Amino acid sequence: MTLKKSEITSAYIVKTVAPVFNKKGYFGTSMSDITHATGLTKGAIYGNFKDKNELAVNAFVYNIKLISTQFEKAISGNKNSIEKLFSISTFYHDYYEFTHQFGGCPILNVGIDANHQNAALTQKVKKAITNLQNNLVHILAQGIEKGEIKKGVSATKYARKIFAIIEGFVFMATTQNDKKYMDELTETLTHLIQTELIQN
Amino acid sequence: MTLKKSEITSAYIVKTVAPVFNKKGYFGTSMSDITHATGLTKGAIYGNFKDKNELAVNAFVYNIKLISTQFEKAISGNKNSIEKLFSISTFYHDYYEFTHQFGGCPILNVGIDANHQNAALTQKVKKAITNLQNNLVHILAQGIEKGEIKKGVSATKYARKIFAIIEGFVFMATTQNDKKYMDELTETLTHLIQTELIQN
DNA sequence: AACAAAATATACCAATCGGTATATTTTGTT
DNA sequence: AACAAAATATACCGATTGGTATATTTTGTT
Repeated sequence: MTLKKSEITSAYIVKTVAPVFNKKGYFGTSMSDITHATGLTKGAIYGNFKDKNELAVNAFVYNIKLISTQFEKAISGNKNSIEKLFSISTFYHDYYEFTHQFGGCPILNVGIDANHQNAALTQKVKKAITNLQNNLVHILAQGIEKGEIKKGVSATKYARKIFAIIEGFVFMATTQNDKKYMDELTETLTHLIQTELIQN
Repeated sequence: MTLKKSEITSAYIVKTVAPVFNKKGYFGTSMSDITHATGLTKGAIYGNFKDKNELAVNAFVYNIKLISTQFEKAISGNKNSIEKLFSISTFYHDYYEFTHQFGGCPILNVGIDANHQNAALTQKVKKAITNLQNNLVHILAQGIEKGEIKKGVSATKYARKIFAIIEGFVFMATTQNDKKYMDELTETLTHLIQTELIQN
């Protein structure tokens, strides 16, 4: 056997509680929520995780990996920088429904929830955002290098701008319970790419 | 006497717990947090408020009123629509520091915190956003009417777009702990007004 | 099949949770 | 000053919190 039982159980627990933490937040999620969701007892939970905090961190990491995988799939393949940017635009158009399954955008949820409350989680969100943003930076930098994107454009600045816009629209769609915001996000990104980035 | 004691106490309690709820969230804030912050006992708290939920709602309303007042002050005076839009841009440039005193943007905080957890609060956020957005709609509509803003522009659509962008940058500044995002918000709004709204 | 180790379940802990009943104090009115 | 009403403090409630010690079961190895 290559996988220990505890590793299977740990993975199962994380996968099961990830949407619970994401939906209810750290303080909103109780250990009894966790035992009920998993069908396991405290013995099993605390046998595999040090405490609630470690569980919450693992749950967040799991959610982020889920998103990152899809994100990277979207920008993979033989595409130039502009095509990749449009792929990202498409990815985030469907992002609202994609994340809805597990309780909404983990970056928004944990970013707000953990702020000034949970240092470990705060650090993880910060890093997750940086990682996603860096993907954008690379795409933009390559596009500039290859002459697909205007020379004057700052890759880091536009990565920050694009990411901020994305999170803003996702937030609005979530709180207003209005999927139309995602169409408007696509429109906004398309317009931005065409008028501010593309080298004609 | 025109003001009853209980009214003074109620106002004091709300004002005092508003930043606590805003920072710690609904589940993160305990009744003992509230008694400690106010220096009052549970008797005084529950004598003036039905339960924790009523207190949280009042706290949020208090914070929103604080913001709305400043917002409306920003767009007041003898200004045309474009000037008002730039005033809003300036207002939100300082918004991060302004809200930092009481624990960050209440719209982001409660919007995320209350989602699928607290129906009363969720409704309040939704309405607060709609109200702020409607200010934008009016400004834009008037601008279009007076020929200051391009004819083809949809007032509601751009109000939604501008608000989403604002919240996105505020979120990024908060979670990344990076005030530079607020400069970039101003830049983004300025560019948007000049290239997409102004009628030359 | 026997046995040790790993994993899970049970039973419990003190502390805290939101909330209430009642006692005490403060207040406005006569 | 006396008194009723309003407001606040005290003391308590059952339920739940995160967490642990220990008993039991499941697992892999011989």
